[in-house]
Amino acid sequence: MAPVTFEKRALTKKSENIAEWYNDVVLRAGLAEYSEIKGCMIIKPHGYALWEHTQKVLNAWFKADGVQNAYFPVFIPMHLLQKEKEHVAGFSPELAVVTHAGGEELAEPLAIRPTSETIMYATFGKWVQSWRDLPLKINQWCNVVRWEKRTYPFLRTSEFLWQEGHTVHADEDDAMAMVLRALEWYRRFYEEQFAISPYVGLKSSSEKFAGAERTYSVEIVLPDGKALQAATSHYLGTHFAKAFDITYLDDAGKSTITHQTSWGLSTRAIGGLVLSHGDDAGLVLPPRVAPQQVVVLAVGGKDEAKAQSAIAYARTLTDHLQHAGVRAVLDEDMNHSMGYRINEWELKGVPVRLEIGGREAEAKTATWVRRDTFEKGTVAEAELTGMVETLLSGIQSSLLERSEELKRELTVDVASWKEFTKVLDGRKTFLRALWCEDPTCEAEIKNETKTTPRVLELDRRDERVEGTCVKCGDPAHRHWLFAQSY
RNA sequence: GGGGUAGUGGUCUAGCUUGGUAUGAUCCGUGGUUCGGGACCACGUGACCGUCGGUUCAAAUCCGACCUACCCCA
Repeated sequence: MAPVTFEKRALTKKSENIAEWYNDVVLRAGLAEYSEIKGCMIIKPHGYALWEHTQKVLNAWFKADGVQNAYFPVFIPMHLLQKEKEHVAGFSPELAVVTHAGGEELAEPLAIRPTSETIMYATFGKWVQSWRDLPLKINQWCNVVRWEKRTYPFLRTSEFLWQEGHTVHADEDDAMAMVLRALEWYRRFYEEQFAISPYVGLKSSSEKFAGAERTYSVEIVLPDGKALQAATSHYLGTHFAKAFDITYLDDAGKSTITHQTSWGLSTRAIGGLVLSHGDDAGLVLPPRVAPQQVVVLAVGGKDEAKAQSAIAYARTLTDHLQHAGVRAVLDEDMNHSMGYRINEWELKGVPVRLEIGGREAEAKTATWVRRDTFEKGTVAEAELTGMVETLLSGIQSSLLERSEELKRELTVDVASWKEFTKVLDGRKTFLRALWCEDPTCEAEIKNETKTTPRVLELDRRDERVEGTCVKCGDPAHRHWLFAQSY
């Protein structure tokens, strides 16, 4: 295989400066660009296609579980937002508020939703009357606004797109089952679709959602050793139900408080995808989510007749693949050089490239190149569809394997505070350690190491070891994962 | 939160110190030569120099404020 060099494209190397590399890739792969509004980005077709795919997959799972899509207003009257104390305290610092409309000052300012609990639950109270109305499961796909001081494309933007599921249940058990079901959808989504192996678990009390009883999250391990909170699922308990009077009459005619959940996944996921799989040549997309899975590149030549037959043959192969259900796209642009075209497709992360020139047209073969490994080969036309399917599933699984490997490499079990800080010397990584779960201790850990508890892994929730906290030495019973957060 | 860097055709950029309407490249268009890892020639289109204000006969350039983005550190 000829060595692949990237000297001419002026893309920052991922290993040299991952932050600059990330910005370069987002812009040059055509995922998004900046707008005139602080912290708000324009999601371009290539990036939006990834979001549409996310919607398609999640919607199918939601609906199969009886979750219905609906839509609530973008404006939230301040008095509603203020009904749940912890909730308003948590979101106030980053609220955008409309004070004027129609040329007049509004009698009551309207917040632009940072999340929709309050506006939805004001209505849910009316929808839920009887035990027969439960569970109520509503989801909405929308934009929300949180005025962030520091923003990055996709990872943290002032406005972002997400889905927010909101459910109402008769009791805690039913609500908790929902919380865990949503969490499992997210875990599965990252693993099966984005080829990212995440950690899944419970957040510490100081990291939980404002107004929630408990928050669970999906955390992904990024190549630089930092953590990205990639989806969340909250058990809200009865906090909001009390504030918004969401009660029902049970089968004995007794008025009973409801238990609620909310859960969401946002366009931040796309940032995680870019960071997880991209390389020095640009984006690398897992085949399942790639808007284009195969690009068929018609190669021109000195001989006009040969070039024409190459183009015709490339069209035929593209049709074949499309009929076989492969998302294939034809590139017959002869105005740019071979190298230019290849680099553009590599930047966009298309998993498989077929190169079709006079040689292939004559021999009825195709030359294929894998985007993730740059491995190259030739296949006969009759075997093309099968070969492409093999390559696509091979790329999907090897990306996931690499992600699992990265997760293992970047997670270190530590037994003492000395070990904890030593592991973090000169690098960033996830650490698993016994922790007392005390907020004061948590703050000290953060001050000294910048790391925070990311999650208590799901299968360790019932852990009950008799040990001491890695930091303060108080009694501790469960191992938590710590890392520096994005 | 602290420190730094930068904003000039669609994109990247020279010019700024020492004020006189803007350099080059790329993209795009036309024609031609090319074509298996970012080709080339010719001609052409495209800029109220981030915004607002000040100084001046004259401001991309000097002064002030603001906006936006990026980097590094908390």
